[in-house]
Amino acid sequence: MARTLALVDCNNFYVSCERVFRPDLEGVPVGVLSNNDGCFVARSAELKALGVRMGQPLFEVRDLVRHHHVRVFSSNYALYGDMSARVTDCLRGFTPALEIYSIDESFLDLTGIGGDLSGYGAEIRQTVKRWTGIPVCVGIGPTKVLAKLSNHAAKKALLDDRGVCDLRDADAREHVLRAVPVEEVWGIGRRSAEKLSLLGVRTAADLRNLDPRLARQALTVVGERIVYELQGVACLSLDLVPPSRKTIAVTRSFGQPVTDWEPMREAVAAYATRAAEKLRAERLAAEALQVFMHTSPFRPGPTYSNAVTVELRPATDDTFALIAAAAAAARRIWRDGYAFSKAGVILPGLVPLERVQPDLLAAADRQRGTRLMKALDAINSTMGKDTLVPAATMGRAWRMRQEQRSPSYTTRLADVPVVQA
DNA sequence: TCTGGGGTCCTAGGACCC
DNA sequence: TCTGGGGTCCTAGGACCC
Repeated sequence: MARTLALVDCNNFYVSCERVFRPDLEGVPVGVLSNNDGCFVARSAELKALGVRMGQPLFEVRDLVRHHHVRVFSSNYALYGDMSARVTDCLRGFTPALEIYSIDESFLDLTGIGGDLSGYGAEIRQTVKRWTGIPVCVGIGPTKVLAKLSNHAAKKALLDDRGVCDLRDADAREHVLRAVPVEEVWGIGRRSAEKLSLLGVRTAADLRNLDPRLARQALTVVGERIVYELQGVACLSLDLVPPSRKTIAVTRSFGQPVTDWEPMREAVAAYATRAAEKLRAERLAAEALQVFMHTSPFRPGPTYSNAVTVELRPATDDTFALIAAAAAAARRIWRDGYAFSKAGVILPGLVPLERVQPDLLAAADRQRGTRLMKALDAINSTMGKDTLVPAATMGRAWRMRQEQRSPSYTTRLADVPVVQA
């Protein structure tokens, strides 16, 4: 039996999250910034209309922001993560067969649901809006790539402006495929679009009509799969259970350039601390740790970039083991005389905690460490994030800028909105 | 002055082994 | 002059996504 998938995608998700608690932001230009208040990562329709691009640096449009009274927010991931979970809970009411694809998108398996799916899609939209305050669009199709394309059509109102699109219908599909430029197809980026252009492929319809062998030649097996998916032949399956992740990364640009070893050591220790928290939250252990640091690619002056990977033996989830390894690794690649703009800690080899080979000699030590980590996590979970932090991470010189952050309305008791009645 | 962060998958090429 | 063939594993780099 043919599959029927729906892609539910939140509109301007971070902006919509801010608006849920600030109705006065409706109808006015709103933007959310990346870490360090650097670039726009979410824009309301009004801000898009002003010509601000995705990823555009704030400093490039300062005048426009002031002139049009753009409401600008630092990113508030505690809020967005919590709102995301609420949307997902809501969607689970429509089908248990659901893949969470990203913080603002899920694929739903609607195979076997009879009747008018456009009506069903409209019901999904209304329910999510009523229960969470977040507006979404629904794209329906027989494969993931077509469901994505369908959602794109719903957002851009290519067929109508109801926020729901069903591409199972052949005429509707043909119309949309011809109207959409090939670089808007999921999986086709700038590089691939350039290569396809040489083959005369300009629209999604052109790509669907391309010989799959040619697609493989130009874009590897990834491109071949996209061609088949556009034809309605499923190559990408639905991941109902999230696969165990393969890497953990904590990387940040600094609020100001770092020229001394001490703040660099603090920053790397803080990133290692956060990476260890992520490890324990997912019951994983790291077999290796990589540290990198580099100077700014945008600023004049001497440049330097380096990275080093060290083995962790035995694999560990212990904050202090990770701090020690990260600091030692960073010391090896540190050079005086440079203005560093960014550093990071990456854990490239992850194993489930229960599969870690126990090191018999250090068993007692490990148990003590585990109890300490449990206590640390428990205190930070109940008393608030960063209530207890390792002394090695306490400095301030390197911390990122976040000058426009909204309150954590849903995840921090002191920030919960008060209703006057 | 000011330019994000965190992921995945695929391929080519080198090291190593029999 | 002339030096096999086939496998696995690992890593770096490219491309893409949100």
